[in-house]
Amino acid sequence: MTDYPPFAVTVDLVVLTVRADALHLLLVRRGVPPDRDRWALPGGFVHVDEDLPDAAARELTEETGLPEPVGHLEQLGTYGRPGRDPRGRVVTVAWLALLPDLPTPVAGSDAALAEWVPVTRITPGQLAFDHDLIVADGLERARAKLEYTPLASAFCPPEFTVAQLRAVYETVWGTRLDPRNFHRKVTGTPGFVSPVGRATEGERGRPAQLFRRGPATRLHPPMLRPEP
Amino acid sequence: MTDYPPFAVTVDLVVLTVRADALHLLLVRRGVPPDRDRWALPGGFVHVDEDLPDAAARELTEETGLPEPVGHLEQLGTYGRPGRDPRGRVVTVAWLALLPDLPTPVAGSDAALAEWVPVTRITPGQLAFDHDLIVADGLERARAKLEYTPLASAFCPPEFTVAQLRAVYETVWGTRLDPRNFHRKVTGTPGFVSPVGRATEGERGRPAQLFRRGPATRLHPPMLRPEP
DNA sequence: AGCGGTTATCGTCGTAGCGACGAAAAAGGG
DNA sequence: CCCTTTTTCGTCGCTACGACGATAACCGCT
Repeated sequence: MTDYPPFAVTVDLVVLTVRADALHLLLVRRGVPPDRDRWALPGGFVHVDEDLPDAAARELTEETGLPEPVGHLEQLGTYGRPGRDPRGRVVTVAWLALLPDLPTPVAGSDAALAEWVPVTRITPGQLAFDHDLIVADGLERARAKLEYTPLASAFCPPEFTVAQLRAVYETVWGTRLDPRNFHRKVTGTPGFVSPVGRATEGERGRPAQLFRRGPATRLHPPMLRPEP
Repeated sequence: MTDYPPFAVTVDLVVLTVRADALHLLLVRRGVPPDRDRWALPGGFVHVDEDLPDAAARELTEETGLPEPVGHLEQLGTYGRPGRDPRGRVVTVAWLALLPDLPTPVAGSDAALAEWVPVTRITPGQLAFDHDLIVADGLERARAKLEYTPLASAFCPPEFTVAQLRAVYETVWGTRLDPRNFHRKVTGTPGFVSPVGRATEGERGRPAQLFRRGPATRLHPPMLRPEP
């Protein structure tokens, strides 16, 4: 490579989960300058011989302490405005991760405290760098993807009920959905969910059938958000 | 920035247009190694003080010779597999551009010949680097976006008829659509198109009303591809 | 002027899917 | 045994869509 300008390349993660009926975002408190002691997205530099998805998966496991193949991880977008990082020309590839509610204590092994923060408590200008913008894009992507993909199940444990899946939609979209119509839609869309054959026990009310995520990759027809 | 591995960052463009009832992709023949004399996506290195969208727009105007604000340009994804470029560690931010059929002679000012190639004539392994993969992702993105956005009009001149818009869908999707149902759908979806008030003259058959792209940014409900 | 070809536009009919809602089923707690 | 809670199954009306018929408005030709 001749004399082209050198860049640093990082990955940053928008990690979302649903817990206690609220959408939560994983944030770390920066331990080093710049933006020391401010909240930021978990992330880090891409290694020399590392592919981008590998770097994202590595950071995800480092920050969450998970054995990985849970939830969903996809590329969100790349942000490289000059000046977005005072250290120099840093281009970051942002990733969107959707995880089930983890009983695992999310202890940042990365010398920084990792914490779940309700997205409603994030105010503009609160995050380091341009992470506000990245989070906004990630939230919009997540909300849109629930419409035409079965990805809501990425927020659920391996086996879940229709009501749990509905709670995911209601939480991410911030709306209420009719339980009866939702049930009809989910069980009627081919490949959305697959019945396990067992039901819940010991919960309140009538026991609910358990499902796993189905083989479908897209929802036909899509699950549309209520308009007003 | 301390001792983190340096990367080169490029932008590559998947530029699509519809001409002669076929979907065409803009390709350049590489004039320098590596992959000399093979077809590749137009693109180039990001400048030191340049934002990524600016770099993409600059390359687009350089390769097409257009005064720009035509069509549509959006980020597609970022590709950085180690070894994808023999010159070193190059991460490329790919962009998807949808343009109307240009009367402008697309003469690559960039010391390389730029040419419109029908996408049906692109065979796997024909393109340089990992551009096959990028093109495949771009095509899939374009096809999907026609479903739930009014972006098909980006392939059309400022004023167009319903039949021209239908031709875009048929070409990009490779399907046939019923002219009557398509007309009802387009004119019935609020904000999809706005009537100009004039009609075509001198064409064959009954004159058609002219439209501009409407204010809508998403299609509700979406225009679904026929299944089988 | 009349005629046939061509394309655009308007309707009609049957059906699938959805929102709003009623009602039954299946548990637990008093 | 009754009440509450939650799941699950139906019903009704409306919208939107696929499949198609019919009409409107131009062209070129005779």
